[in-house]
Amino acid sequence: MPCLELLLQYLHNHPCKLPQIHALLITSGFLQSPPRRLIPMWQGSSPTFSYNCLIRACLRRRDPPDASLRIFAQMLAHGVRPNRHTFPSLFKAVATTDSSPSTGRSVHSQALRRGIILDDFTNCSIVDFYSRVGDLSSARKTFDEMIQPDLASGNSMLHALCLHGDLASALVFFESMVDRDVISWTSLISGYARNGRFDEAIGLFRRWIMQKGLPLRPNEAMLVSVLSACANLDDFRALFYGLEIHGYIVRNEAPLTAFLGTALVDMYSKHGYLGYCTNVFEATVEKEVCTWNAMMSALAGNGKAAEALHLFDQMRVAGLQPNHITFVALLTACARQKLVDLGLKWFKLMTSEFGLVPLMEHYGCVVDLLAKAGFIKEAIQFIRRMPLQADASVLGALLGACKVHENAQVGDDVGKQLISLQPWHSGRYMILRNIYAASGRWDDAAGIKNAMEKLSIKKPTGHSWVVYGKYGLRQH
DNA sequence: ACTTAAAATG
Repeated sequence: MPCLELLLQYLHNHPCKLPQIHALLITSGFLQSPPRRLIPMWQGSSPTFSYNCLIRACLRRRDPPDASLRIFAQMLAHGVRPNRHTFPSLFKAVATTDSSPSTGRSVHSQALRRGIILDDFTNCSIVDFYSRVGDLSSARKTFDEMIQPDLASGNSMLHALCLHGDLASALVFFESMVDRDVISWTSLISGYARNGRFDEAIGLFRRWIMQKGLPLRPNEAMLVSVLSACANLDDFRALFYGLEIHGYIVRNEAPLTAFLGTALVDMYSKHGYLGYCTNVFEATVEKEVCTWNAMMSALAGNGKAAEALHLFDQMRVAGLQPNHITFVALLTACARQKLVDLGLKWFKLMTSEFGLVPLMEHYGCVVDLLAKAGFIKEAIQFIRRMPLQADASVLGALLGACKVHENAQVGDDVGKQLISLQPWHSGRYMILRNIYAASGRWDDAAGIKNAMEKLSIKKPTGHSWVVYGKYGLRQH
């Protein structure tokens, strides 16, 4: 029998062995207080430490939260005292939206009762827990009650404000922090990027670079956050920033991880540089599902739908499990190619073979697939029969196809529904107006124009990228 | 020895 420390070290590296080691610890009478100590070598080892390791192993195995909680309950039932190392793991386990906030609250009251609430690590994870279950005010309260919050807790609070979309407060909080590190900056930058404020995200990154003093060391998370902002900002300057970051990675001979590779593929894809996508994809060492997804979307979105379908086959040959996003990319590719039967086949297989329940996006893809190929009636039938109430994205796909196929009758109906759903969306008015104009209904077209003026809805100024490619640059 | 904060694909 090895000494307990070696056994727990082994568990740390091979969390899949949790059931066996858990069983061994139980049968050896070690997981109770006082331990029966049937194994003399384990004399002097701490049951608390063992429980902490077991809980940690549940997390590493990505077991559901109640697995960790069951071990914690066993710990309490056997009179073993949790310590400051116990609670952060528990809060991490319950910090998912699919576990009920009340579970975490009771863990919180356990921590309070045991008086280890003065611990920074524990408080940090409590702030994080409340923010992830959407209870911003409890997160704030926990943070405010800390006597001297450390940097990590400050970062956790900053992240909470960003997650909640309250960027104004996040910025105020950030400026008021006494200490800031690369994680604080990354949190704020990704907060702006996630909330669609790409320009400001890049501006913050520039401000970070311009800082004097400490040598700057962007880490992977920082680069990925900035690349994501660069991908989504429709401006050639964003592409140049993205190129510079790529250059930085290459100069530092940093390996292209799945995170970096995915972010770069997406960035080049959104700016229309498909050739670079392929290069980055090939160079990415450990491709994960999302890397393949990004590359499939890049192909589907840049006129290479057939290649996207081929990549899907290769992905399965490589032994990866497609996820929801894979099927969005796949169905988009089928729609572009007007491969109606193939798309419908995959839509069915998505559930029957891959066990994925379609989301609104997938229904939107199928409506697009049918309507784009001219099957407007079938698309309407499909919308009637789908189990979810069609949202604006689904109806938008139908309206777009009505314009292409000059179906004024359906377009009239769908367009009006969409305008009542999204009265601020200028594009919806424009398409309906074009549909009216194309079918000679000038009075109705003028009516739309008047309605827009009355509601002061502005049409965005048009611009064309047709002649020289998106930025007037030579496409690679 | 066990504990905290940031990141990608729709």
